[in-house]
Amino acid sequence: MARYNFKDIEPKWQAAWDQRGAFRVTEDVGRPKYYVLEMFPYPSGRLHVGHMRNYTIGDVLARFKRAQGFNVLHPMGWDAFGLPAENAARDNRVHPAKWTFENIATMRSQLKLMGLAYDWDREIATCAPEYYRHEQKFFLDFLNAGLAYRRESWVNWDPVENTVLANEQVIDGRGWRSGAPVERRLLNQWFLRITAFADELLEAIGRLDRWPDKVRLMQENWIGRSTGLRFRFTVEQSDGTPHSDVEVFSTRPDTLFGASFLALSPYHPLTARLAAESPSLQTFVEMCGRIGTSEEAIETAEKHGFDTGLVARHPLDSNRTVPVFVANFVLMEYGTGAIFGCPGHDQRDLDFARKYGLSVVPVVLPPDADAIGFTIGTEAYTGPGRMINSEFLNGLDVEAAKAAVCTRLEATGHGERIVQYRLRDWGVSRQRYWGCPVPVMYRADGTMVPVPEDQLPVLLPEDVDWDQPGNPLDTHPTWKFTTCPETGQPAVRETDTFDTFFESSWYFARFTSPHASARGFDRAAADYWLPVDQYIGGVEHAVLHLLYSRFFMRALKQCGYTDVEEPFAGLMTQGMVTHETFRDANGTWLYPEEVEERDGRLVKRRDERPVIVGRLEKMSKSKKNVVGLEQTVDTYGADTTRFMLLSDSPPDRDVEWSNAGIDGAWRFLNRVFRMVTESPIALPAVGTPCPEYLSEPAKTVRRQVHKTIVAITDDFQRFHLNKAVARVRELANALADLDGHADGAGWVLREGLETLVCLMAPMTPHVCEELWQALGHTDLLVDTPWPKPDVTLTAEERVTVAVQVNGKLRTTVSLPVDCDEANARTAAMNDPIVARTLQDRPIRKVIVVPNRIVNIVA
RNA sequence: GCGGGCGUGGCGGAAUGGCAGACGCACCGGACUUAAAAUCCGGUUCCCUUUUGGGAGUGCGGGUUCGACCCCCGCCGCCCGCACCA
Repeated sequence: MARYNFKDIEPKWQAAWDQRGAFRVTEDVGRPKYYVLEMFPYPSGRLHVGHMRNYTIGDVLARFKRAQGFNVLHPMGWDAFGLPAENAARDNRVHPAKWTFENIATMRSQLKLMGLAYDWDREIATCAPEYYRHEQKFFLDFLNAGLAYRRESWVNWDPVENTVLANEQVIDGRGWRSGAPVERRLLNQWFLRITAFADELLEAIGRLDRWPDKVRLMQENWIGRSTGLRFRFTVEQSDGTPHSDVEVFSTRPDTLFGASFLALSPYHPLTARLAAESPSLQTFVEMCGRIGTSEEAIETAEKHGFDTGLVARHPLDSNRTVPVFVANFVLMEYGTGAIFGCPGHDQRDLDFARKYGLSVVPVVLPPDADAIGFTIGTEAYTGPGRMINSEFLNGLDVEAAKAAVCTRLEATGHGERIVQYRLRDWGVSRQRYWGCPVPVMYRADGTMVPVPEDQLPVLLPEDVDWDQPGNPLDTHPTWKFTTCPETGQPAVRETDTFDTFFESSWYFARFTSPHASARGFDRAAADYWLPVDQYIGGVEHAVLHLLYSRFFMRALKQCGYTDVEEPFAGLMTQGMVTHETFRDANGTWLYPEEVEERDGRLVKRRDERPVIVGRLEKMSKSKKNVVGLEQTVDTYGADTTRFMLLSDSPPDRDVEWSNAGIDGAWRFLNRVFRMVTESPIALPAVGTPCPEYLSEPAKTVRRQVHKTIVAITDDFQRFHLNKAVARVRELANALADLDGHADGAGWVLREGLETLVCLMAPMTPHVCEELWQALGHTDLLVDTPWPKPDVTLTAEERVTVAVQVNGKLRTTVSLPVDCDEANARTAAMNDPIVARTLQDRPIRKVIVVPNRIVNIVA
């Protein structure tokens, strides 16, 4: 049986598209635009089949929209700054640039193998000075606009990677890449003021209606808006001498009469002052620093407190005081770094109070509880209710009590209502070489001076000594020494580089005009193309990259670069490609090709020892469950690989890569190939008009052809790509079953095959192009418009209607479409099976849903 | 702990108030072949029945409805995100 020769076909059509410039685009106001973007890859080495799902999904959409007449921008580039290049430099003495560009060359050729419809003229690499120089200008603009600032702050220090991590890069107290326990260090850091947009970023989430709910929710939680009262306690020494004021923040000011302690963060300024005179407090603070980063402590969340001996006077009752503690669970980074504890109505405060023997006074009575016997046991009550034990608040509900306390304390000048966010400003400083230099310098007296715009870009030095530990920019013999443009005196450059999320926060804008040299992007081009209509990538970027990009566009807007605020109108988060994992008896991971089946059991090819099959996991180099791209394309071709990645699972769920699956895809493409090239039914010439008479079987198939156009168009629009695959197969089955003797069969088969090829083209473009030619066409399929369904054909004349008796299916009847209820009812009642089932029971009711169902209730 | 998602044949999944299991994988049987591969045809949720047919069935328990995989209430299980955020 002949097999189609993808090895000739695929390069041939790739060259034809290339020569045609099929995917090169420019702005064209005469056509609707559509911007499809897949999250660009970090050039880490080689791609495997698991990486290709993302690009295949995007390619289907790009080709589909293009066929529909949209002016489609579909670019590709490289997120090229990052730590692995620097690690490679240290390990292998290869310059990060060389390593990166070699990887890019490899991965570009891999992508080209797949026939992806990219406009390669727009390719960018973020490590190129033509790219990162614009970030330095953005940064200076941000600085002017007050959106960038420098401050000394506690940072998460990764001791293995010798760098600072963003809060987002710390997972369970460990570095997201190294897995090493994170330490606290105080450093001067650059920040971008993302919190200035907190409310706007939060509010606009509601309008991102083509984003998954899950991602929107994650961003909402990340921003974490809460409203409450910030107010002041006066702290005194135990003898009543005033000591200082402490501000706290609370979302539950209604529970203020239930307060039984004040707690300060170990990093609160007052704690520092007290610790200076108290070695035991000093020891306590140091202990908090240690357990704060250990995984165990975070999981068990044991609460520790240190009684300072000070007391705080109650702001609503000057006769009352509560003790002041330093407690490990109070975060300096949120609110004011100090809280009042109300154990009755906050679980964490309750745990603390029980441990240190503090009073627990309930102040909110649950609606169904009895005021006399109500006490708090081991669980705090956080629900609604009426106030008790709270003087002037007694009897109010929780919301009214909140308002009353806020009003009272605002009136006395003790506090104010504020909005508080969980979101922190974005720390962008990294003590790394392979990133964009921060374009500022410092004079001898420490004054910061921005690098003048006419001195941009600040380029990375190329000669770097990788034998020295720490930041190569800092240890470079000459690079950082310069002169102040204002005074002419010696100055030193900032040796930090930007977090690499900086690059990915605007690359989608750069793609709209990648050769713009004056500014990062051409405003007219960006205004034409943005926002990205459909963005596709992994859910792991749900918060970081996507939130930073949303912020970045707003910051650029504020600096006059664009009017676009939301970079991504539509977002699809695709699932992973998984594969079985294999290990030998020692627990060492094995590659799939190291495993073979012997007598129904899996054994290691080399020594025939048994193999342990693990669970399905995301394809990754570390677990060795990867399938190479080249070997798959070499065996099956790009189209089969693409078809496999689209089959079976919906794009937002995981898909399992299996040999059986790819064989199935391969068989199907061969079958379609033979249906065209070895058709047993003679096909009329291209363009032959439809014969006047079509037999019923031919009409039926033709109807399915047009219905399939409607269905697949809808499937593509809604990302139901697995369903589109199923429908393509159904159509192929129907065409294969067409009776060649039926009148009009040849004509209908031609129409059906042409339609099938057009509908499959976004998924398997090379073989479809070949078949389009085999069908007698001389133009390129890639230039052929999306098929138009003839809706007069899709209407059925008769329809099969289900007949239920008491809601249970008994039979079906064939009825004319839209037949009236009385006739439907009669037809159903006259059916012998219905009559037998009913016997002589009286009929109580008949429900008729036209063209669907008749339900007889007896 | 909080938030979200998911649960359907041996497997991936389809059907989102109206014929459960489309389409595929796997498996079984048949044709072709010296044989195998490939290909083509047929079968395949479970139980009862020779058949016609009948019964059960979408994690479990209730409810709404003429009718529920689908909506509501309560459980169970798995997965993901956040996690001392006052």
